[in-house]
Amino acid sequence: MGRSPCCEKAHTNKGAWTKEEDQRLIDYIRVHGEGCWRSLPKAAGLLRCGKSCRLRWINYLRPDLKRGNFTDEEDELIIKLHSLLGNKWSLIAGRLPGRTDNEIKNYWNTHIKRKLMNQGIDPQTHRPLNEKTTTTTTTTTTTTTTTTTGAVKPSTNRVTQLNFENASPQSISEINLLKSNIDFNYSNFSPIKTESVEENNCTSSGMTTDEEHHHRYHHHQERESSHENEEVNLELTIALAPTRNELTPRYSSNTADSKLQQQAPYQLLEKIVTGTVCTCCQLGSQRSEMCRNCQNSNGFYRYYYY
DNA sequence: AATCAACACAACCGCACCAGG
DNA sequence: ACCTGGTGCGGTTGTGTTGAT
Repeated sequence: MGRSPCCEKAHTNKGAWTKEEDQRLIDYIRVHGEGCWRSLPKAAGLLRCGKSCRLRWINYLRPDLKRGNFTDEEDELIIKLHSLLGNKWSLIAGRLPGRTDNEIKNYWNTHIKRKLMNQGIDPQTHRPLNEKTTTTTTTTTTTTTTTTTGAVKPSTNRVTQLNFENASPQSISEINLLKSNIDFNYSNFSPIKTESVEENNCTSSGMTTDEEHHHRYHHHQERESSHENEEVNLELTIALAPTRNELTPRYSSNTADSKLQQQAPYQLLEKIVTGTVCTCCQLGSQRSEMCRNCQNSNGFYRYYYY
């Protein structure tokens, strides 16, 4: 038995949104908050599919959206994040406040891809276009595979393949920080329903912006608590998963980690991509100290970024 | 001025994931 | 364990705009 369609297609508008439709959607969300997209069109008096409403809001009408061209810093950040995450546009968008996944995806396809090609770089693998055979290391939270194909397809594989070389031990915790940082930002910038919306069956949350931020932070912490003694699986597989102890100080105190946390994202990434990590640490067998086997730079992999 | 191609971006579609029953 | 509904994500398509001829 197939699933029911998300909306009654025969009675829904398609194509470009009119100003009136936009205004209806804005007015409705202003009063009732986000969420319950399926029932929203009817409630708001819109002849639109719920998904369409959600997309319109997230990609175009949301008040916190940044308008205008991408800056050079944003360009760089997108390229770096893409080299780490592949086509995980929502994760990338999570690192660029005010930008949407759709916007970044379009920007990538129309600008950055061409720019990289012109520089002789394969936009999918971030390697030189004429490079033929390479060695890559693939890691997941459960399995580890080494391939010699060099064929990296981050958009279809649920694995991000990375090469590292000359990694310093402190980079490991920085990489972990990046992972958790991305997760944190992802939860922050994703359209999360507020509890009150859920509890009140899609009525207004009545929260101020500050309350909402606090709520989201709290929500995030609750999520972390629920993952106690678990590895955090972000599907990033950049390095070993952080432990609870490594995650906790991120939001408090003046620890080195929390200072790192406050750095501009591209600065953090700059440190990471030029940093180093040994293979066994990368695979999760060691923690913040370099293992003996790797103290001579044997078995290091280079992470390419140009 | 008209036509066409290339480009930019908004919107759609199908699938996957997750929570709840 | 399975089903269903709601939601989010990534790939693709459609359409308006701009530039070249």
